[in-house]
Amino acid sequence: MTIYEIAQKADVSIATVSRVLNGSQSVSDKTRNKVLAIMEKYDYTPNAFARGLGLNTMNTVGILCADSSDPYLAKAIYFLEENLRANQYDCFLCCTGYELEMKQKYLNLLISKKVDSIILVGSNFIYEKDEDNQYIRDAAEQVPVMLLNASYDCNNVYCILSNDQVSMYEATNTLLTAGARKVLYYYNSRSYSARKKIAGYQKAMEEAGLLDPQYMQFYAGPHEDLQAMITQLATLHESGLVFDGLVASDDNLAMAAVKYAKQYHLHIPEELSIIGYNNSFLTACSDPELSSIDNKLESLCNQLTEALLQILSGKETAKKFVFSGELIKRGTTK
Amino acid sequence: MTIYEIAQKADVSIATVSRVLNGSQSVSDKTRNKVLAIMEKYDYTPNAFARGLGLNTMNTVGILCADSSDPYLAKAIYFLEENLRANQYDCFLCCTGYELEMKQKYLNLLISKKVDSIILVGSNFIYEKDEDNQYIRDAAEQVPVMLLNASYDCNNVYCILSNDQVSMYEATNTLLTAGARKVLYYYNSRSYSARKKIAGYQKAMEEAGLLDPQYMQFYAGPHEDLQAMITQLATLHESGLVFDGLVASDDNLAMAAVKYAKQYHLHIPEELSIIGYNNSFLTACSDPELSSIDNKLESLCNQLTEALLQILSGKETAKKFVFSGELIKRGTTK
DNA sequence: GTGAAAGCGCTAACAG
DNA sequence: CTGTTAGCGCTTTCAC
Repeated sequence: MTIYEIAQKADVSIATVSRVLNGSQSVSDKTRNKVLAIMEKYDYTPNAFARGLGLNTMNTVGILCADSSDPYLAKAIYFLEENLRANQYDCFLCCTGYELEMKQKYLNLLISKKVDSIILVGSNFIYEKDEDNQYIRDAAEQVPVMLLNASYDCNNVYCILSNDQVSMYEATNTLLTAGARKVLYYYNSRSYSARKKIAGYQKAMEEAGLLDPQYMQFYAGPHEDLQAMITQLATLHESGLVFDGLVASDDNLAMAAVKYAKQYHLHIPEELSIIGYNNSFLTACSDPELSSIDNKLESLCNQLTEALLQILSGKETAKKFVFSGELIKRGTTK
Repeated sequence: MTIYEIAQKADVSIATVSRVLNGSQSVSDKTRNKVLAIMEKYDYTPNAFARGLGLNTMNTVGILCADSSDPYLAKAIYFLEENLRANQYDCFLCCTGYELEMKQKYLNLLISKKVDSIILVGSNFIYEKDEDNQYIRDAAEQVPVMLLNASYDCNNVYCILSNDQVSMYEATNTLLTAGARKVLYYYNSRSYSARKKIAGYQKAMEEAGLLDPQYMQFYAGPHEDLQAMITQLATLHESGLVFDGLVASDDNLAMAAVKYAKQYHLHIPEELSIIGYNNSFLTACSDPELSSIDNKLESLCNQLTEALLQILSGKETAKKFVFSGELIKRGTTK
C-alpha cells in the first residue's frame, strides 16, 4: 500500500495524502477524514525509506557503548532508549568493545546510516591523547555528539556527567574521617571518569598527608572475574601491604574486597571499611551491604535526552551538565 | 556527494558507480580503480535511505526485549548485536516493558521501519492465552521472527531455547537426592520459560511424592528489590513454612535465599541448600557461592544468529533449536 | 484547500 | 564491460 493507492481510493492527490500524513493544517477536515478513513481501512503504513530519502532523517539516534552487558552501561542504555522512544526517536545500538579502531569504525557506520545524533555511553570513548579523539571531532561535524559520563570540549559535542572527582574525594575523606589511615584505591579503568575518580582520591589522601602510590592498585583482568580481583587483593595482603580502608572505582571491585576481607577474617567495617561506586544491585548482595556512590545515572540520562531533543529541534542548550553524586552509607562503612 | 557526482568526476555512468559500490564482477579493474579512487578522494558514503528505498531493506534487525537493564537480557543483546554486526546487520534495540500493548506497538513500529527480521529476547513475549500471541503471528507474516528462550509454533517463527524444564527437573532432583525433603520453588515470572521451569520442578517433586502447592512461592515485586525477596522468605519462615531446599527461577531470588538463611542462622548447604538459575555474576558474589544452572546463553545467541543469517539468505533451517542447560555446583549445594 | 510535477540517491533491467 | 532509463514512495515547491 503506497501513498498513490491511498490517494486514488480517496480520490485526492498524493500531495494531500502526504499532508494528512504529516499533520499539515491546510487540509479541510472533510478531506482529512476521508483520507484517514482509507488509511485506516487498508492499514496503511508509510515507507520509512522513502520518507527518509525525502527528509534526510529517519528519527534515529545511534547509541555507542563499549559493552552493553556491563550492568551500568546496560542501565544507561535502558534509560536512554526509553526516553528517546517516548519522543519518537529510535535507537541503533552498537557495542564497540574497548578498542579505538572499532569505536571509530562503528561510529562512522552509524553516521553513514544517517542517524540524527550519536550518544557515546561511558567515558571510555574519550582518550587521554587528544589525537585519539579525532574520530569524535569528525563525527561532531556531521551530527551532535552526546557524551554520557565524560567531558570533551569541542563544537557540537555535549557532555552530561556526574562529578566523579568530588564524589571520590568525599568517599575517601569519609573513610579518613572515620579513622582509616591506609586507604587503598582499587580501580580497573583509565577512562575519562576513571581519571577523575583517581584525582579525587589523590586529593583527599594528599590533604591528609597520606598519599602513597603503592596504595593505588589497578585491576587489569576481566570485569566479571571476581576471583581474580580477590586474588589480587590477597596477593597484596601476603606481600605485606596492609590497608584499613578501600575505595573502589566500581561495585564489582568493592565486592571483591568484601570477599577478600572474609577470607582473611578481617572485620568490616572495623578493620577494613569499603566504599564502592555506582550503587548497583551488588550493594544489596554483599554481606555486609556495600556503601557506594550513587552517581545519578537516571538523572544524567534524562538530562541527556532533554538536551538532545532541544538540539535536534534547533534550540540552544548548555554544552555541559554536571551532576553531583551521593554517598549511600551501608554496612561496609562505620 | 552522490553517485552522480562521482560518476561525473570519474567520467563513467552512475550504473558503473553503483556496480563498483555493490562489488559487481562485471567492471573492469581499470574502471573500478578509477571510480574507487574518486570515492576515496571525496570521502563518499552512499546514502542509506536511497539504498533502502531501492532494495527495500537496510540490513537491520529489530531486537525487542522487555528490559535491557536486566543483566540476563543485556547479555543476550550483547551477544546478538555482536554476531549480527559481524555480518553487516545493524540492530534496532527496543525495550518494551512487560505490557502486551507496548510489545505490540513497538513490534509494529519496528516493522514499519523495515527491519529484515525481529528477535524477541526472553520468553515473556509468549503468552499463555494464544489470542495474546496474535501480534507475533501478524509480525511473522511480514518478516521472520526469532524467539530466544521461548517456543511458539507458527509459520516463519523460529525458536532457539534451552530445555529449562529438564534443567529444573535435574536441579530439583539434585536437592532431593542430597536428602532435601521440603524443596521450595521460588519464582518471579509466568513467561513461557518460567512455565517450563515450574513444570520441571513439579515433575521432580511429584515423582518423589513430595509435591505440595504451598511450596511454590511467587515473588511479585521489582526485580531489583532484594530486600523484598528476603522479607517474603522471612515471612514464610515466620508463618511456620519450613524448607530444607530451594530452587529459584533466577539468581536474584537465590541470592535472597542465601541472605534469608544468614538472617535465620541456617547453615548452607546443610540445613538449606539452594540452586539458582542463569549462572550469573551473582553466583560468585554470594557467600557461599551459588550453585546455579547455566543455560548456555551464548550458544543460544550464536545459534540464533546463524539461523537468522540462513533464513535471510533464503536457505532452509530448522524451526526449533533446543539446547541443554548444565548445573554448576558451588557452595550452596552439598 | 488542493493538485501537478520535480526531485531525493540509488538499483536494476535492458540495450548496446 | 558499460550506459540509459525507469522506477522505489514520499516531500515539497509552485500554481491554481
